[in-house]
Amino acid sequence: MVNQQFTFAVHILTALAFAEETMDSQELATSVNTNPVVIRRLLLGLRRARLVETYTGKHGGTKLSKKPGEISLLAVYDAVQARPVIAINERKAFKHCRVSCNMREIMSGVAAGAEDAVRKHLRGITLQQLMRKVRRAG
Amino acid sequence: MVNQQFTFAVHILTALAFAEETMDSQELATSVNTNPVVIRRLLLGLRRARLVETYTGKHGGTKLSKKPGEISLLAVYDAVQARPVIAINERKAFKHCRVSCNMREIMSGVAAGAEDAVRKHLRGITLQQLMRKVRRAG
DNA sequence: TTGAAGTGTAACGAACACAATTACAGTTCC
DNA sequence: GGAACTGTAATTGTGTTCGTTACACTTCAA
Repeated sequence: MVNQQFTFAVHILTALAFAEETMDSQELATSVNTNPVVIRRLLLGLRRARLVETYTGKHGGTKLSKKPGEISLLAVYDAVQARPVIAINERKAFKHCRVSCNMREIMSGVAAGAEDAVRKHLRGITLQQLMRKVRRAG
Repeated sequence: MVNQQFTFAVHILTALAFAEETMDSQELATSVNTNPVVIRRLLLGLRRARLVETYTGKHGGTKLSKKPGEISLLAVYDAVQARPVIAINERKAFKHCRVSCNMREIMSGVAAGAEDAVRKHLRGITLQQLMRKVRRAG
């Protein structure tokens, strides 16, 4: 199964960006089409990253803690701790092969570059831009 | 578990780049520290992409079909059909929510941009460059 | 001060992805 | 004809992810 936490998180935050008041986990779950507990688990990470504020108790729920223009998708990406874009082979090297002995280090560099490219891309997109797309689409 | 096919493939091709003759799947498996069948499955994809040539029968094996300087990591990436960098939520939208209704399209755009960023990065790296790194490292 | 309506979080299960492994048919060379 | 390879199907074990149930805790309002 593919990890969808990032997609779910962006969806949640965009929904919150449009909401005037707080939304509870059931409402968010309905929008994403999943279970409220899945949402609450995600919100933990978003809260740790100070992207949202949640309130317990009756009339509890969640709201954005910043303006949509101040939340980049990179912040969301970091908040959900996405798995690496390129996985490297962690098993031990075959000592008699120089390729094998150096592969981990070399692939680490390649993976870091790929990660960086993705991060640069996400850094340039804010929730506000996604809101505009939603509005334009009707 | 994370998909390591790309890393395995780069490792295999780099080993082949250093080999003067063909290498068989057992040798490659030893270098990667896995099973020969795993290697042969990967070689299928690399062969389809015309990055290697394999020979069956006694004294069979595999060799590169191009010079290391002519093989970019992007070609390898495409050959192994890596999973998407960012997975999008495929389940059906909640029709009464405009965010939900537009999320798939919006995330598709974000994911495509991320994919593109990774591809641009990989396009700039060739096997020859990796060989140089191995040589420098000793 | 009690009940309703939320969140926080642990525990478990089902579905899936991936790699490892076994097995064997086919190919090639000697 | 046998040895040494590749090609490929089938099965298994392990880890990941999400869904679900369960329940303690918090808050508000009557």
